Amino acid sequence: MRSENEADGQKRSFIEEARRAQIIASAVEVIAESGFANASLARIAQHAGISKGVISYHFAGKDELMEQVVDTVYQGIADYVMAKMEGETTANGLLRTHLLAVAEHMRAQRNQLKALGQIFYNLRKADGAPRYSVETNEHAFQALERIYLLGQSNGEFRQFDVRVMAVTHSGAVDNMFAYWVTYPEHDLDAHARELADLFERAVRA
Amino acid sequence: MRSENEADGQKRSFIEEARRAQIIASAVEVIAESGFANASLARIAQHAGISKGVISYHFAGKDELMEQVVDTVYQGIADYVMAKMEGETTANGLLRTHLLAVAEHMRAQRNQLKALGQIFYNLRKADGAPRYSVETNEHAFQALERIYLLGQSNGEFRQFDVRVMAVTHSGAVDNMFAYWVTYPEHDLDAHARELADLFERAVRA
Amino acid sequence: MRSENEADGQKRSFIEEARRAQIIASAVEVIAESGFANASLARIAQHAGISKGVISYHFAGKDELMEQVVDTVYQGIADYVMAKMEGETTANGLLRTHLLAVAEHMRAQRNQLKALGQIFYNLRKADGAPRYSVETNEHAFQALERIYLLGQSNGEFRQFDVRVMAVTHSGAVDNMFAYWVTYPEHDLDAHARELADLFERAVRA
Amino acid sequence: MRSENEADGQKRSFIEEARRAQIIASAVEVIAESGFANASLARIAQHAGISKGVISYHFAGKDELMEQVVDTVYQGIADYVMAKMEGETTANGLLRTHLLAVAEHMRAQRNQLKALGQIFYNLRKADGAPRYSVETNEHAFQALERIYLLGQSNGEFRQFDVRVMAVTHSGAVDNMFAYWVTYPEHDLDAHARELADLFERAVRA
DNA sequence: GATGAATGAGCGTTCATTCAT
DNA sequence: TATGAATGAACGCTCATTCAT
Repeated sequence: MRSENEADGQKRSFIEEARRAQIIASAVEVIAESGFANASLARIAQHAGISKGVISYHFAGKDELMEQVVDTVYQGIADYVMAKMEGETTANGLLRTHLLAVAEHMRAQRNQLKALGQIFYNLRKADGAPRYSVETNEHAFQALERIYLLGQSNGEFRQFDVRVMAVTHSGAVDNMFAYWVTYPEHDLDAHARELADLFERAVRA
Repeated sequence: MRSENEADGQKRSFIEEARRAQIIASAVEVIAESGFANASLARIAQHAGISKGVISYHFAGKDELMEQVVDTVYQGIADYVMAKMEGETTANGLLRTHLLAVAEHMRAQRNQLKALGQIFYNLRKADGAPRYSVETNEHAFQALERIYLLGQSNGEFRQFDVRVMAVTHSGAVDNMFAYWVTYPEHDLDAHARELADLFERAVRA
Repeated sequence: MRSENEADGQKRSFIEEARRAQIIASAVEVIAESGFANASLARIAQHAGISKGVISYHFAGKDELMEQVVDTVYQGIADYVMAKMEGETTANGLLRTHLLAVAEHMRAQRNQLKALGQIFYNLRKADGAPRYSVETNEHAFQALERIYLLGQSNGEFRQFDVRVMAVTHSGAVDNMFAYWVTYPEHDLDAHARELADLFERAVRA
Repeated sequence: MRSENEADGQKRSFIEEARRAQIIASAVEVIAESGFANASLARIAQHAGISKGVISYHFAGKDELMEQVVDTVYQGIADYVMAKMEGETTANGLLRTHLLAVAEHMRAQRNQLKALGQIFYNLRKADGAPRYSVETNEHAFQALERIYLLGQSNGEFRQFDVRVMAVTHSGAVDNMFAYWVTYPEHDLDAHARELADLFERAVRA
């Protein structure tokens, strides 16, 4: 996660941070609503009720803004889910709690996660290569792997490739979200419970 | 699937079809390489070694080209996987064959699948709404559901929500691909076999 | 008026003339319907049910086609009105007959006259200067002037500037047409009779 | 007539208005010089010594710019002619003053009137129908009709169709301008006086 | 004679970015 | 700090024209 300091080490003022947060929030809403390709700085500024130049003033460029959105959203998920998993001791409990907590967070932060996906799939570096990719998930993969390894080492789980399991687990979560976004009446919590059952059976000794 | 006829029922000439195929192939490569947002008609034309106007001549517009790419790639997957599944009778056999066949196809058509994902996530209708979404997968979901329902009815599989299973299965495949694209040395077949084991255990009675 | 020979003196074949006439007729209809700016060769060809290249084959370029349309339409008016004026001897009779005959022709050749106006106001030479202008009317002005001069010399008409009268007369006809095109239920013949009265009073001794 | 406020009620800044006026003036000159079809935004911008994007910045699109040109020119004519007609009481006086004032204005605003005609005859709506047509003149026709009706009611003029007279009067003015544009040495004031005589005789009781 | 394919210039428009105020 | 003005490049698209077949 980015520190709250600027590149030159200067701390940002309170008002500066507020403006940045406002712009990030506006970006989230515009991207979630209209998609990455239609989320021009002009629209983001208009949506925030500010002038276009303000964004350029507070962010080095559009790319930095997008990255800040990603960082902000990621941090929000991590904070929420980590707090929920506190106290769980069994691998199975951690697994189940993770899936349910993620679903809860999705319901509360639908726009944030839609925007996250848009940026994830669209943002490119100057050379055209994707700015984000599966590599970006490495951190998340490892966190999941630790749960699965715990289960394998304490006998809860059978032996399997923990990386494949982590990738699959992660993809299952992403698709649960995508499905719910398209069919909002879909029962997110039931879906999460089904996933917990699914992975519990897939991994148990 | 699109017929090989134009909207007005006129058959396209051989040379016309060849050009369209060439342009579609060029689009696949450019999108796979540089991403949807950087895949301008100018780049696609340049990559194909033709003038920009040729694309406009052969396709009604950029959107039609993109849709043709999607149709072409989808059809390629379906044809390949269907042929492989021919002759399988058990739900478990169908499941396992499906996962392995998809992985084989991925290895052979890497660019096609990268481009497919790019278009899927980025193409928008005039009103800004996504052109494709999870709904587009409905056909694929139902095909998977039929396998799972078969297993449930013949006693191979336990009872579970087949829609959630289909969505998860589909997501697992997508993420297998995404992971392999990022880490090309990743063992795709082993991943597919792990997935087969995973789902086999997750669903068995 | 253009001769029916090509620039190199070769006579055009019958079939060649038929094609040219067909293309000219199609151009008239497309221009009258959609306006000069939207009358691309593609549309004119499509409307005629022929390929775009045919037009380029039969005409040196779009400009020549447009000029042929103008010539054709002008000739049609002249032939019709001249025939009607045959036998009139008084200046006043010529005047009245001219106005009524033009109105009759307008009703019969609405599209031709609409197209004529469109080309007249829009066609430009390579240097951007108008291809047609008031100068093009010189021939028509002089024909009208001869009528007015006849009336002045035989005592029917008072003395006035015959050029101004001819220009005004011509403009009155143009506007009668434009008004009728916009309000098709407008009584064209009554309008022509009013004009005849108007000019009769304006010029009489 | 357009107010000086934007659609959302916000007043435009002084500098904004100055830029808009500059762009409108440049458009008038380019259209008058090169015709509507050759008056691309690129040319208008180049003529004004500004970048192409500036026009898009200050106007919603090319159509809005064209409409602003029309409004501006129309308003100029109306203001000038109205002021001249102030104080005239007889229908004949109003008639004569109108024709002479219009001629004066033409001489001073030649380019504006050329551009007006170009836009009038060429600008099209999205569906291809003309943006302006004789209907647009309805206001002017009615103003002329009021003069003629005044003359008929106070006994100055004979009975005639005031609509035909207004249309003819209007056309006479248009053609006077077109003639003078083509032959700049033509005596515009003499032409206007001839027209005044012409209509005076055409309508008098 | 006629066609469909291809070209390349120019179109209006959008956009991220820069900058004077 | 914040703004509105301006830039210039790139976009998708249309078009008159050329040409091999």
